[in-house]
Amino acid sequence: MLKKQLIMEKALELFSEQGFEATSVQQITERCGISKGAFYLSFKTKDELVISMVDYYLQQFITDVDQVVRGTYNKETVLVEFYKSIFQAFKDHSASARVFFNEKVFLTKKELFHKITAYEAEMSKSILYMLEQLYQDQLKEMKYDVMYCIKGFMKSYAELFIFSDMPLDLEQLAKSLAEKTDIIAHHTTIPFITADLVPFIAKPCEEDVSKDALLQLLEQNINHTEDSIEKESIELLKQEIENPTYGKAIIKGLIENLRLDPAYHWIAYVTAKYFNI
Amino acid sequence: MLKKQLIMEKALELFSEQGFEATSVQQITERCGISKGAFYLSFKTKDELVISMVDYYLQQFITDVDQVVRGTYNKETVLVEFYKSIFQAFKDHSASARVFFNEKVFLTKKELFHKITAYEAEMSKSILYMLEQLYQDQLKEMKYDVMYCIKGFMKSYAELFIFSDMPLDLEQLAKSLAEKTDIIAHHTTIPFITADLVPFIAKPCEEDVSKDALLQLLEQNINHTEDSIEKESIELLKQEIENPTYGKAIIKGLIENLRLDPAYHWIAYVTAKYFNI
DNA sequence: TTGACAAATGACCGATTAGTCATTAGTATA
DNA sequence: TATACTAATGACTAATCGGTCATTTGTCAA
Repeated sequence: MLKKQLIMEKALELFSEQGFEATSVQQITERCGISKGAFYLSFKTKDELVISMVDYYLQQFITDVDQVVRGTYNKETVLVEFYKSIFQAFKDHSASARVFFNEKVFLTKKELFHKITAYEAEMSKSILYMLEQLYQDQLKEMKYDVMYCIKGFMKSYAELFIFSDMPLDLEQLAKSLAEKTDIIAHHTTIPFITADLVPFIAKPCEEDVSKDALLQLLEQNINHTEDSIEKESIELLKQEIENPTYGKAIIKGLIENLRLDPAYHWIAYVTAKYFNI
Repeated sequence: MLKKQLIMEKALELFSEQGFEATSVQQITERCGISKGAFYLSFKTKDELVISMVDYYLQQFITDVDQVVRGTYNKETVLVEFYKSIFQAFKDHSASARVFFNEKVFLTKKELFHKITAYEAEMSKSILYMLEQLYQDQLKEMKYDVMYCIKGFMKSYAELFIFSDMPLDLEQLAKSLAEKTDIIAHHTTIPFITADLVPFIAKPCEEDVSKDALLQLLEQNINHTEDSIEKESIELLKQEIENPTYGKAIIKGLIENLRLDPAYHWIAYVTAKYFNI
């Protein structure tokens, strides 16, 4: 488990320096200080490595954002907090941002394309949720346009973090973009992305979390878990899925146990979706 | 010269399908119906091909936008026309957009990184020029932020053209984004990209067109040119640079001769810059 | 110390790569 | 037709790739 992480981190460095195709397995193992054979004990192929990396690096990004969006109840500050968390992440993980937001070689590999598209869709959902909470019925059909503007702001300003390391005032940036978002939300009159267009652009079909997929995810993580509270929480949640017993409060509590540790953010996120919490 | 174009076009197809590193010279020559040796008669290396492609495809994009920006005197419509030309280009050349705006492997090759950065800077200049004409002193230090928003809109909505081929109402999109831009320009109060930040983000130093570089560019093109009017225009402009004789009107006329043919857009653009026209 | 097992190694394999070059085909001039 | 020249070919090379596997190393309990 630790070996996998080591490989993923060193691989990320190399990918962000040279690109995916231009980086050989040999180079990765050299930087890790391990043999080529050892690499293939952790990952079956080079492609499997990159798929794991997408999960490893994007899951945290998605869940962090979602947590801010759903955890900030103050309408005055939620937009600012949203942008702050986004750009803080870009700042802290500029290498992975360089790799996954720019190197779209990945888009030519179908499995990865769907994976990345799915994560992007999750991000879109979080943003839409935020907009719905913030503006409720004021926006109506305009909310998809506002979402696209927000994504555009992210992409445009993220460059500042990805391609240079100058010190930037995150607070000021977040305030500036929050204001711009609010202005657009209030004054826009000409929509482009209308409701009838939405089904076409939200490519990955809106799928709910399937019971089997979730059970499998939990099962996997029980084996890798040693911490007692987390392990117990996962086991209880697993039982709850197979045989519903407890009320919402207990379930939410168990999920919150997991949310405390970044390593379990993704499980918490997916499980909460399953239980509609 | 025609062979070069053939190779660049087929290579673009393959790059947009598979990515740059994943495409072999062999595959390119097979799709062209030529031998491997013939490829190396046109380009010294695979890298030289991609450098030529960046010039070939981005020059036209940049000059098209600049022409719209500087050629539309109606303040009411310039923003709409700007967006229309941008997205029309994305629509017509979605393959090259996929390659050059997404596959940033190129960013790991230093020469290409500087080239692409330089073209992006040209685009920024055109946008800033448009904003200065439109809002003059109203914007002041806010203009850089508005430029970043425009670029964000472009990046965000371009996806619709790059990753799908559904029919989209360009007119409606342009109107929608023009309104958003105008709203931001009028209501924003919190800037982020302040004047003192600008020197740091505009990485490539603001360089004027150098006399020698321009002479070399013209020289190169004389050899590849057969059309009489264009060839004569280029030769006269070359003489004019070395030995100024004519007035602005004649110079502008000669440049306009070149602008009529897309193949000479870039020369026209650069020469106009040199003569401050 | 021994034996059993897992972890780790790196020489090795077939496939593929970018790039070369002796050879051939095609064309224009004399 | 003979000559001279360029355009085009594709077999070839040396290097590198992802991936394998017989072997070695390390770590336990007995």
